[in-house]
Amino acid sequence: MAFLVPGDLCDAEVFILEEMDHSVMALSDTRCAIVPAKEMRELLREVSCLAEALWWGTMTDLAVLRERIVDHGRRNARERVAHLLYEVLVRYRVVGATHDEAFTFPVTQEELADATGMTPVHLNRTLQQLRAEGLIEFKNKMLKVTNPEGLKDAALFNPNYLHLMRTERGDGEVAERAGDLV
Amino acid sequence: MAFLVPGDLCDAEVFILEEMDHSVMALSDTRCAIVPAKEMRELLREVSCLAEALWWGTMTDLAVLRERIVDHGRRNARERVAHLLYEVLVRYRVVGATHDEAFTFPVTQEELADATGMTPVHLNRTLQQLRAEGLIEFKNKMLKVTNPEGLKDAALFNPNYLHLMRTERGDGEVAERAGDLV
DNA sequence: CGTGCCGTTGAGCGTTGTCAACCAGTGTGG
DNA sequence: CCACACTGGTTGACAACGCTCAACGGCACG
Repeated sequence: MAFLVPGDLCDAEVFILEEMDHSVMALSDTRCAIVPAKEMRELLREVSCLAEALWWGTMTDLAVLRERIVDHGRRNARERVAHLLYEVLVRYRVVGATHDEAFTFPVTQEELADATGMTPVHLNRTLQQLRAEGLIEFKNKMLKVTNPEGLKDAALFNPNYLHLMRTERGDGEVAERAGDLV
Repeated sequence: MAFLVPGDLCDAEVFILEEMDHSVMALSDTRCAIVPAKEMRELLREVSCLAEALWWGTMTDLAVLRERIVDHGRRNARERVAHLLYEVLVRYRVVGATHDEAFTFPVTQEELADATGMTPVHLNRTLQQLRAEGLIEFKNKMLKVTNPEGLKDAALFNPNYLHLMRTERGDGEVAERAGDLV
């Protein structure tokens, strides 16, 4: 459903529900801070604008998922894979975790296939195609985007999507940075 | 992205955002109540539990979209169409708008195709197949589910999905009804 | 009686899935 | 140190699913 990059909030709002309706797992060594539901509620009482901010985050998650559904309906395999990889690149850029357009991305092809709604075999061939086009290199859990503009084109990356990246941060200053980085 | 049935809330939380990130349109004559953002904020201040309830609604919308993404990735055309139709049937049942498993569903095949992520031509053939199997009748904007159990099977309707229908209502009493009606 | 929308049909093609096998790398136990 | 099993990536052949293009029919509307 989603990949988180360092710094991402994850289910900050889940205390609202009685039980989780999905699961989360780490793909690599991870440092995370856990906020108990009780403290979360106290925080929300004390900082009145926090609830609205989190709620806002929930709604932008909604918008992202909507975008993804449109993707699945209207894009083919190559476009979907390119879109996913380009989105991940941008989000890693925003948190400053890229070096020369490369970053560690410890995801198996099987997981990528699942995320993009295709078979591992077909995903494999699609990745080979993107490699053959000189858009990416991907081995040893390292993803290097050798041609960012080409990948962006292949992804049919929608400018409106920037809006999502922006709202995802919710902070004007970072927003500018994010805008530049896409 | 979604079809609303009578009684559904629609974007009650949208006042949180500066601007709409999607649109809504009526497919038939519709009666609706519009709550201005300002009044919404006042309401939330006065009724403290309302915000949490609405937030909860946002999160269940998220869960529904997640379910739909899985659908698109793992189900074929027939299953997706059956799933959509069965979901709509259940939701019409909940609000008591069905008569003998039939209800008015003023959606064109083109719109259904868009909603299920396929071409109108292929959707047409898929509907024909469901008709040939005796699962549904669909003409003159009336959808009649002639074999609900068969349609449910064809849809690979996931029992977990009931949870979504339940939480969507958020009211224990209605929840029981909804559970019975699926 | 046109015009346009919506549903339907057919033929052919391209994308994607299926099945089965093989290879490289890695960790494990004898 | 060497089988050994296991995981993840790769390949090929083939079938199936869904798309494209093009045409036609029913129906409402003006």
